[in-house]
Amino acid sequence: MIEKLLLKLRARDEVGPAEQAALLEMVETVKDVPADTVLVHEGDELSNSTLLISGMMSRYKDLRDAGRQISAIHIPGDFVDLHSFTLKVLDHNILTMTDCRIGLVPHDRLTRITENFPHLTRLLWFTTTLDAAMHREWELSLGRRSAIARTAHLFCELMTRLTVIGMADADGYDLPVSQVELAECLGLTSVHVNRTLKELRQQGIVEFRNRRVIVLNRAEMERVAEFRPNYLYLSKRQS
Amino acid sequence: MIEKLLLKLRARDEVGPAEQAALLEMVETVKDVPADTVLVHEGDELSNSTLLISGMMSRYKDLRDAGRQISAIHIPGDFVDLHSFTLKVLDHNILTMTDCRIGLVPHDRLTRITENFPHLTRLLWFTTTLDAAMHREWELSLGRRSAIARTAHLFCELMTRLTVIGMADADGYDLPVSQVELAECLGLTSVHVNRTLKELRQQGIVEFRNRRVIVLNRAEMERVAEFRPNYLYLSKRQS
DNA sequence: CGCAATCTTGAATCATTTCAACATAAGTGG
DNA sequence: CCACTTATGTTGAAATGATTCAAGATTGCG
Repeated sequence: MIEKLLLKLRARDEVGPAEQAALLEMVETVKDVPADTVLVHEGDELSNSTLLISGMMSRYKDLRDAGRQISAIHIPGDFVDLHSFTLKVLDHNILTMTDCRIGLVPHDRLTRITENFPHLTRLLWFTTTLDAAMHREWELSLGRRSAIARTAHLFCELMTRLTVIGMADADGYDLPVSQVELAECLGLTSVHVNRTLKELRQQGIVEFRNRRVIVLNRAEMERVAEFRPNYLYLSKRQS
Repeated sequence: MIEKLLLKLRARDEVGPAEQAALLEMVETVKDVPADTVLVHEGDELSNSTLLISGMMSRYKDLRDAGRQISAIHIPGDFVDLHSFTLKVLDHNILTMTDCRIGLVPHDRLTRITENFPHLTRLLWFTTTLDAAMHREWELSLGRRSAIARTAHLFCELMTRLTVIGMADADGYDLPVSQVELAECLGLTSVHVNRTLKELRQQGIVEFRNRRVIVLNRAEMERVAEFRPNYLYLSKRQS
């Protein structure tokens, strides 16, 4: 149930047996949530954080006229709103993009962890700062990358993250989202995403078909995206 | 020396006397750094975090061709790279925008805090999740807001943050940055920032002159920006 | 099978960039 | 304190990347 979380954490640091047990025990309830459900609304008072066990979720903010911006995509093993432990109320919404299985972690159990497991606390803290690092890379994409580089970059990022949890293979991965949702991640219109995908396909770089990303030329994809995975912190640190 | 940090923290939560002492003691060294110094380079191994005592800093990422994206602006009281405590290496650069006074906080002292001050740990953790919330709002700006709304939004955010630490008054605040730097925050060219500032001035909304933001019509500025300060978490929470 | 959602394409429009020139302010050494 | 130099700001005109609008094609779903 927390295997993907462990894969993610162990790619970055050691997780001892007592810590592993603590992680397992922090999950109070497991729930299944259908696709397209807004799990958390901006402004809700929260007393649980959500561990994504299977499925995909997005976090987004709305603007009155100008539509919606997705600020993060979550994959299994992600602690989708661990930051609600410190924030108590979220500034964004959380949406299931597919049917999902989630683990609910009461905030008071996280408080116990901060009282009894300093190293595990730092590791959990790390995962929230990793989220921030991804936000920064998205800021760079949104602010400076062209449509084609931005799109390729998103595909690179997901390729890397999904590989860590064993959900990508050399030729690609499933990405169960529509072009509209892609556009909401990329700060583009869905029409332009469509044209950009066509361009990437015609250049033999990547293909997005049947909700699957098929990598045709990974080196070229990473070159176009100017992808440098350092911001994903995939080497082991010592904390 | 840590008054601005305390103002910032106490706007959000209680800070007890023992915690205040611990905060003060964590600063090992105070240093003065001239303007336009790259304090931290992307990829440096770090063993200190930086508390900004006076002056302004930015955090940015470079792209080979497409220039630079600033991902955050920091003001006194900000723990500029507290996230380097958990990340060890940064994915971005840190630059002084003015002469700055900083406090260096060794990571091992922060480790002691996680071992001995769980509540203070959560409070420091909170400040990093607050940074992430600002990143998300910038993602929204970069992805969806028009040039004029985006510019107005940045001015609103800084007005609010500077007010917390007593560095803004009703008519405005000092913002010692060039239009080029503004452009690097906003994902625009400096030429377009110039035109956008002209528009804001002519509409009687805000003026940016002599490195000072002069708010002419705050309600209108916030309306244009679609500014909702919830993401700055200015009410007291209980952690 | 039929309806709704999603994808695809073209043409016109629009916001922003680019390039280039000039104006103003700020900073430095004589 | 002035002259010179460099950084910063300002404006116009042309080019471009992305959006909008609209229509048709394809796919998925009940």
